[in-house]
Amino acid sequence: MDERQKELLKEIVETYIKTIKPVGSKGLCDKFNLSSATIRNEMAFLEQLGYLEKNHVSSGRIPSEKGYKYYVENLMKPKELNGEEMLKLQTIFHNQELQISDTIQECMQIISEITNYTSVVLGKSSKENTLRQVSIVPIDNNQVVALVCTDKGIVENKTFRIPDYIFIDELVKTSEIINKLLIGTPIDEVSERLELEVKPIISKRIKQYEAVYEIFYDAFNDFTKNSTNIFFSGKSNMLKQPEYDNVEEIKNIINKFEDENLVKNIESINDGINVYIGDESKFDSNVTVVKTRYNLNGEEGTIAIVGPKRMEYDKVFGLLEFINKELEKRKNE
Amino acid sequence: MDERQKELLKEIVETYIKTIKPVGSKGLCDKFNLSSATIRNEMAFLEQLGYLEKNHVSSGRIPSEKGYKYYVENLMKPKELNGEEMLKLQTIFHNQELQISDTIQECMQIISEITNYTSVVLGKSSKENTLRQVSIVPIDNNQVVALVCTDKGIVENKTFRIPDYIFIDELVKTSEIINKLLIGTPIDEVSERLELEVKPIISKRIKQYEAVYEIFYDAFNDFTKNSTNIFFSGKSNMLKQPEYDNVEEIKNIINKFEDENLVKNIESINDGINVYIGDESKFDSNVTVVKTRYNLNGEEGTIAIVGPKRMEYDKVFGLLEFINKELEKRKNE
DNA sequence: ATTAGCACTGGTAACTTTTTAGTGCTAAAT
DNA sequence: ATTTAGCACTAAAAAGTTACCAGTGCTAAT
Repeated sequence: MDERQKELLKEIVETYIKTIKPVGSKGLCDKFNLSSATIRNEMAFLEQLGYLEKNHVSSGRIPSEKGYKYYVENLMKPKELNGEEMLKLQTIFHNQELQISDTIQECMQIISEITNYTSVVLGKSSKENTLRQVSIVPIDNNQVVALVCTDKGIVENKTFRIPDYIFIDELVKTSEIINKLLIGTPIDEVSERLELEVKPIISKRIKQYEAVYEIFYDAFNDFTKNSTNIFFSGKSNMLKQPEYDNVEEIKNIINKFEDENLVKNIESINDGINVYIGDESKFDSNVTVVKTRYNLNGEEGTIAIVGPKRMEYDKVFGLLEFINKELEKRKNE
Repeated sequence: MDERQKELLKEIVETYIKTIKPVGSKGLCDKFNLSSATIRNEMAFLEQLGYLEKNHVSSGRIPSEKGYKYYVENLMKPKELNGEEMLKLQTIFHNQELQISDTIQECMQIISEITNYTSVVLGKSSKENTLRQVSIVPIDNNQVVALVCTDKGIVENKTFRIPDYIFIDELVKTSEIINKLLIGTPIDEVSERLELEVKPIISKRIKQYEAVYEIFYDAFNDFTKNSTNIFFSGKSNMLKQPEYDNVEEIKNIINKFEDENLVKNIESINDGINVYIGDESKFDSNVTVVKTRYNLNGEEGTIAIVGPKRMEYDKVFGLLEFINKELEKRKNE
């Protein structure tokens, strides 16, 4: 591919992104000061290389997945946010008052507003969380709340009605034993070690140890179950995209959004910004997912932007780069 | 309306529910041993009364909202669940091990499975909740968890990073004061009384009382904000309904489902089963909402089934009646 | 290497025709 | 007094026409 061909590919991708109409040779004449015939020749060449596609013999060209990929990797230049957008994000990130989860949540909302795509956060993956503390808070004679906290600052509570034959101080005692033995254990290994290490000990000291054990077991189990938090913002932005103009597509994408496993699958541990275009996105062939990891005061997760394959990549990349930079700044504050 | 006309109306409503096609006179001849002409006459009469409608001059009849209503109130007979369905529900309701919220959640899932409609629960309305206890659980020097519990057994937690100049025992002391003064206060009045009654007291005893006050204020505020829990099950069942075969309708109903205020609006305090057909449902003219209150060990809420106006009312009513009965049973256990 | 010219193509939109499933009404039959 | 057969009529849906448009690829000339 020579320089002119690259320019042409870039132009085609970008006009297609804007117009959503197959790009014909005529429209490009002016821009390149060439006749439509020449452009047609070049287009045919780019098609041979697999960067462009045609819907049918006599239609204009649209970028193929390979074409989008080449564009993102080699031709696109991330676009800076405008001042207003920057300001909005900055005030959120540097507001130390906000709880972390709120910061992320508000950030998501802004992302979906300024991109007009859907944003998803996946946070609190339990795998990297270790136990910091478990507490028993009595409410009345029949109820206690079990609090589980992790080193990353996640807290979950679960209420239990306790039968008469269990005494609250037995629960408290057990929680102290757990705290002594298991602090620092990865949260998804806690149940196992609870059985192997804690159960033998409490069996000697506590009468109804089976029932007590069950309560803690349930509390931790609950924690692992709810471990990946999914939060969407701007779900319906997806439906506003003109590619979703027919019933089947809409139903399809909605079902995909509801499919937790599919959504969780977005999570990545790679650093930097990753793009998954079309089929790679696992959602559907019209969708692109762009994502990046975040780590905000120890709470880690993935931010993803889900939009049409025909996405404004420059804007999205500019946005995510900006967010990454702000997060980095905050780390050093 | 004589007996025959009622029978006819019933038949028309039920076949329309099954087929979704305007019902013509011919198809009913066999059932009634009458000629199509006679049936046409009767239909014209029912139309005059407002129970039936026509799409255009020469189409079959469809039930009007008034028609559906008359059907539900006078003609329909709730249909018993089959054994399998009953069993599924019973095992959930009588499993005392399950936490209340899990019971409801599983119940929802079964409802949407056996009806093929969407189910919604609205629970934990803060209005009827009063404060039972607030606790401060320290995590480390910079973080505490504030736990708020209500008399109905709802617990929420919120983590705070606390600045160096606040000491944890000041927070604990304040929580004790709150517990002394405000237990039994309706949860949405707590913030107010916090300012009027608690703030003056702590201002004398605690140095950084403003910051401490803020922390508790935020904790209660959070509680009220999250007070009505909305939980959907089988959202996409709605899209499977053949009335949602065009883009506009689909987008519309999806947006309605996302509109919290609209959904919260379902909540009712009436006893028994209520039906809101078509426009009454506030969702859209094709939708019916059938709902009932539940009270499970003190946790109250509303269960609603959202489906097309052309809903299998007999099945839905049978189902909700069964659930009500089971809930009543459980109360007396 | 570029371009003008031309035959060709598949999709779209608009219009027409045909078919279909129903209606209401009248007059005759029960 | 009901019920029914028969017929003219209707709106919508389906199928068929036609014309047009926005493109293409290829060839021959520049």
